[in-house]
Amino acid sequence: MRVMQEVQNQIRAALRAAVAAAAEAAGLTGPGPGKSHPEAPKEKAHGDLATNLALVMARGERKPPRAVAEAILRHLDLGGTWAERVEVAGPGFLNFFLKPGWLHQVLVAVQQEGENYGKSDHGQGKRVLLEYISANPTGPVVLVQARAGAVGSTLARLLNWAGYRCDTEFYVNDAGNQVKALARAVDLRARQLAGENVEFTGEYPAEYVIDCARDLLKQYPDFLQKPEEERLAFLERWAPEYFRAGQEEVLRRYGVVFDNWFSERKLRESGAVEALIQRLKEMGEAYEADGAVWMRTTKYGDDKDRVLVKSDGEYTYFCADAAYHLNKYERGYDLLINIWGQDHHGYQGRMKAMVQCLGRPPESLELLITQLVRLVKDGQEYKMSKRQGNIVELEDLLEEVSVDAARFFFLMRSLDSHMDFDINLANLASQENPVYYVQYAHARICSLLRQAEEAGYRVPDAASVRLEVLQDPAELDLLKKIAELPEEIIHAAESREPHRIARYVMDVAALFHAFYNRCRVLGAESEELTRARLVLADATRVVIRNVLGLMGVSAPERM
RNA sequence: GCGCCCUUAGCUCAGUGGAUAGAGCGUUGGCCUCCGGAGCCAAAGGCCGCAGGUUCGAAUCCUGCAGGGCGCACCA
Repeated sequence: MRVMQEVQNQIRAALRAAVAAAAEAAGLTGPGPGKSHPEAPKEKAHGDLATNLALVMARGERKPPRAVAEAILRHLDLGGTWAERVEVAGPGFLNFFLKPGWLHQVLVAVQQEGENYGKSDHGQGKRVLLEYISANPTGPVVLVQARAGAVGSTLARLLNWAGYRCDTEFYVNDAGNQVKALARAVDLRARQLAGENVEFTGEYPAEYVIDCARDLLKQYPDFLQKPEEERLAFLERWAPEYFRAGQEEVLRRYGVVFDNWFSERKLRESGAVEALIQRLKEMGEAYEADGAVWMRTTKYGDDKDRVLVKSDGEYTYFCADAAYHLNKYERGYDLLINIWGQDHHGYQGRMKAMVQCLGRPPESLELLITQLVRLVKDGQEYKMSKRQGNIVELEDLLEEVSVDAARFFFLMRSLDSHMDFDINLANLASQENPVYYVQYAHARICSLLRQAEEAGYRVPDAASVRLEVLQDPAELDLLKKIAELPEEIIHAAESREPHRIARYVMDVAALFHAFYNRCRVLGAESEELTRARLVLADATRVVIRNVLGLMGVSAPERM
């Protein structure tokens, strides 16, 4: 049950009726409550809900906003709503003050729904495929992909909680030239390790290729006995899988698990790429020129047409990607979301054009761009010198900070901010670290509930408690925040902004700590107050646990 | 040269058309006979990069400029 929404809907309905009535009596013609949702104002003096309806209507009515507000107010019937009174304020806002008690029913809802509190059917089961990370299987998972991992896995959960059916996928580029180059590099390193005097060609200079070759020889001691052609053919399969498996492993430790790993090689082998090219030619969306096959992406706003098949007969990456995205659509997804690093943002135009060449609307593909991450330690940019090439791996990050801290920190920032990741702050387990601040609130509640149990209390059935005794401002503020969770999740999912949920749970923790400091639970002024506060504390526990669960951060019962 | 992102408190960042611009860190001052002080309360600190424009109203939308990041392949 979305208590908040129910209250809003009541008031919207009352407003709609009032505008209609005012239209007859006072000559208002306006559209009524369309865009102007009643929202909780920042300032408490402005009521529990406020709408700018009159300000929005004023222009069309050619009347001062306050006059419009007065006209609506005269015809407003609040019967059957939670609103107690309403006033016109400021430039023409309508501020609603709700009956105490509307908030209390949220505690019943939280208790009933428990670990499901916050879910809704808002998305109506629309099918979404979220593709993220999709690191090349030629190396480890790096820092910016760690950011995408935290954001992607949380966004997927948010979408599912908001009533979408969202699957996640990792696209593995285990075909094409880079795989051949990788195979050559691994083979060369293996020969070097075996003592052969071969000169390094410069392909894939990173140390992890040497590690890979070492593991290869360990697993296949006779490897170098085979002829080169056979070795390379083998490595073109083995090496990408080696790295892919490594990526899967570290990502699992990091709390990122995919519904599906999609192989480009298998896609090519299925003939889907060839079929796509044929189809595009027949549709007139592709043509041959200069010995190559081109997609007519300029037709849909791209700067230039893009090559699908190079003059040497090889498919481009873009070509396989087109076949891949067509495949996504054919699997029945209504909406495709891809999270990319900023270094790929230049591909947005051609991707948008591509889906249109495939006959799909451009808005059926959403591209989210994460900005880059800078690691900062002791106030300076931190470069891990462990490896050649100065790449920072997810693995390295997890040696510096916990999974909880890493995920929480990435999730605090909006996707498009260029973020500094402060290792010192993330590691502060004993100071004002946002991760611990929230986790501490959870552990504190669990501790409270344990002590309550020892004192002979169990968390009572919310419906059997006089919740109206919760009247302290600290209690009401906390209740209000708890009531907002379902809307907050919908908002975060719809705007693709998981960071909202991190901010939200920090607010919940702060309000709980304030409440806890101000109001005694065990040994309150009355028995029924203790019982009501136990319900409130337990509801807070559920909310924090649910949100941290969405974020992939643990909610410890003791710290 | 073209395109995308960013510019808000000392630092790291929220806030995308509303009322007095927020949080964390840092700084300063208070709060434990009592449910976890990993906490709470309070204070100081801002021409929201600059200049125009739209609007009853702009940090938010539009235009221009400046600074920073990242891209502009028959690479992946």
